[in-house]
Amino acid sequence: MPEQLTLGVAARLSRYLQVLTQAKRMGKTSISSQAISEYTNVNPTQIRRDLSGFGKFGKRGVGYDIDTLIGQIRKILRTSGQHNIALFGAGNLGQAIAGSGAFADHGFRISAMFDTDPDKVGMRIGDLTVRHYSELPLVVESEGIEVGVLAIPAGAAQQVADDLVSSGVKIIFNYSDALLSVPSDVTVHTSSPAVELLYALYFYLS
Amino acid sequence: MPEQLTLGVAARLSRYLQVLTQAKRMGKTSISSQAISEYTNVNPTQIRRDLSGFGKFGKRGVGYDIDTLIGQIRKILRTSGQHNIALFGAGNLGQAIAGSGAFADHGFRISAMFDTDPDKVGMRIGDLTVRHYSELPLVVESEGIEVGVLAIPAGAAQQVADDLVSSGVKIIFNYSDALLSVPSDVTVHTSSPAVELLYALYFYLS
DNA sequence: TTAGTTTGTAACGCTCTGATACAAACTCTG
DNA sequence: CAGAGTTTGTATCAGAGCGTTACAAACTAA
Repeated sequence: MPEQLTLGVAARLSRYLQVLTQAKRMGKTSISSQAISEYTNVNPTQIRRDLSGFGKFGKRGVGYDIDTLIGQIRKILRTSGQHNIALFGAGNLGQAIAGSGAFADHGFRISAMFDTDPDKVGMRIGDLTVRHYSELPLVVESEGIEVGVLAIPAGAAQQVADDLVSSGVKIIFNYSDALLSVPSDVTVHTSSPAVELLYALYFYLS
Repeated sequence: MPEQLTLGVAARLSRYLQVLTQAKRMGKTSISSQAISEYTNVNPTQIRRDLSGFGKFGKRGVGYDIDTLIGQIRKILRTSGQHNIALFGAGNLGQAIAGSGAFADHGFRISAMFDTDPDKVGMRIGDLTVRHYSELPLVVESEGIEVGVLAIPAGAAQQVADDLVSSGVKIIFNYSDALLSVPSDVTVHTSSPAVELLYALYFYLS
């Protein structure tokens, strides 16, 4: 059992987790490495090799029990616990994120939602009340926020990133077009569906 | 110059493109491999090696001209043209996608938007009018749709995927939680921000 | 019992990547 | 103009990672 996963292994385990979570939602209880392979485009042998490095989770002739495997992968990724995230922007995108189960399924709790627009502050979305942006430092502290999700216009993104960094948040998930400058110990992940599409398109056109 | 890019090269070129597009938005005109490296976490030597395989795009002592490099990478990825996409679902997420420049920046045109809800059909969003879902086959044909983007509930996703496949669409971008079954010549890309977050979190916790 | 399925694991070789190094081309400063 | 600093383009090398093939062991189903 390796001390620290390599980038590749962690990336693949994450993808397995995605497929497993979806499969569970669809009512499946068991899945083979062959089936996971079809959805992830990862070689079945590679999948078994990735998993068998941490234990014998499968049953020969059957496959893997989905619930068990989800639990094991979470343990390997050390993300079994609950993580608190703060969502910035209560516009269409913010509301879409708050309303989807996408984060909740993976142990993330949207613990706070912010906006600067007075019309939106105080609005209830699901079981959250939109707070004013100025409460950011206070809430990060009181709610134990680990991740900031930016669903705001590009023009406002750097300021929010700076404020998050000042409050001690180390992980930023950026849905805006802005190129964010942050200290080297802060991780920024920018979502760029169009670029992923270009990538898919390249192989389609080949 | 290789005939066919490897997965790794195509993935990295896409990431460079993402950063370049963002940098351009921020008003920059030139960028060094070192700077690209900071945003993509790809080794600067690797970046230069990737690019120099296709030509000498940079200027020593200066870096790369952003506009030129964007054009060159698009040429390499063979995605310089305009691509038509159809968006399914006019809810919060659909409206957020339609309203963002994310796709337009990369040569994608949202050519049609569909919903089944009678209250939404006919609605104007930007310069698009929401059409009824039943028009799907007709529109794919007339607008030359290459990509279907699903911003709909998981329960409806497989049906839409099937209909897209019947109409000849080969690339599906899935924002729902559904696990889609499609023929092997169809590419499905499922967006899963929560999983990407788990991945980021793992390295943060290490 | 027999056939079929699927995991766990080993072994091999190829490809890709990171690391290091350095000349050449360019900018900037004094 | 000279010299210092920057950055590309390129080569080389070693190691890691991955696809491939192979097969015994464990399980299901008929």
